[in-house]
Amino acid sequence: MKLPETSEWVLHAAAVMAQLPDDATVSAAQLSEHFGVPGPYLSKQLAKLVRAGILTGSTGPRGGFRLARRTDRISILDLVIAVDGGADPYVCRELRQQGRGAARPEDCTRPCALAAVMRDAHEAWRSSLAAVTLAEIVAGLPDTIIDKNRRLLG
Amino acid sequence: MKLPETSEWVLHAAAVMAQLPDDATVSAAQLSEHFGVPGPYLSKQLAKLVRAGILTGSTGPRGGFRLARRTDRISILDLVIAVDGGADPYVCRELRQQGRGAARPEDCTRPCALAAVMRDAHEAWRSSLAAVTLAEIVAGLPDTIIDKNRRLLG
DNA sequence: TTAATCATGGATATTACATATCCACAATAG
DNA sequence: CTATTGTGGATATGTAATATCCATGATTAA
Repeated sequence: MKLPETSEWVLHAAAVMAQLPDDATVSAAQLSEHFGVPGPYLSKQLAKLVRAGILTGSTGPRGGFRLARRTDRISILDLVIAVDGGADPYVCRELRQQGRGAARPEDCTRPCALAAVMRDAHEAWRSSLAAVTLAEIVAGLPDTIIDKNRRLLG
Repeated sequence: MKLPETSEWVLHAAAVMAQLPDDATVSAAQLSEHFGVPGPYLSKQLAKLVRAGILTGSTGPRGGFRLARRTDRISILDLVIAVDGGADPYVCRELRQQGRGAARPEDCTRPCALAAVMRDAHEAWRSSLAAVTLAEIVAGLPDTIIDKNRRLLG
């Protein structure tokens, strides 16, 4: 079980955008240079955030990306789901009803107990990520970092 | 982010073994038939559980697998880690110190805040799975299922 | 002792997905 | 108009999951 490496990219990209003035935009090329990651591939990931309604993208000179809403309304879970999808890592294929030992349907009135445990764990994971916003991340950064990012990208 | 499909196999296989008498063993072939999954591949997964100390495997006729310890000492997390490994799905590659916008080492005295959030979420997931044992899973099953499994495999 | 059963490990093929690049196109600011 | 920038599609490449097969060794039953 692993998240794509691009998860880290979009988390940091969103954190950087959260440090910029409201009207400022940042291009994919700028972010690519800023983090030292491949530009075209980063663009693909940022496009996912746009489709998810987290970023807005504008074309043309002086265009680029910016956050679509306030930093305290964007959770880490929002970002992770946008880049990786919201699927549960465990998929119950009703193994209890397969093969020679298949349980009869009348014995399966309750949902699979194992799937329920896995689902609860995933929900705990989601809740943990949903509880943290970009605003809180930025608030915890040293001022020296924020100053530097504004100087480079603002 | 997804768990291998074999996660479901080993969870159900362990749940079935938890329903058998202490001295009974089950062969990979039996379990393969019982669940309708490919035998050789299932064997590979069960071997992981043996290496993790969750099962013991014995060769020869009347051999097979059985649980290595009491069902209330085997958590769902134990099984998931055995089959999938215990790695954190999010890997922090210190992106903040990469590329043109790299933060200076003296500004990185604290661990990356984003990585910390992801780590906490994974820990919440692990705790949730560690809190449930095979004994609790079996206790919640209908008697009709347990009877059937004993009749087929005991 | 022999034969059948069974786990173990290694080698190998197939498939799916993440990673990565490139190009054509549309939109926009100057 | 022209340069810039995002969007979408097509296309590689590499790695991991899925899946099978066989050789080997261990064990039990006859």
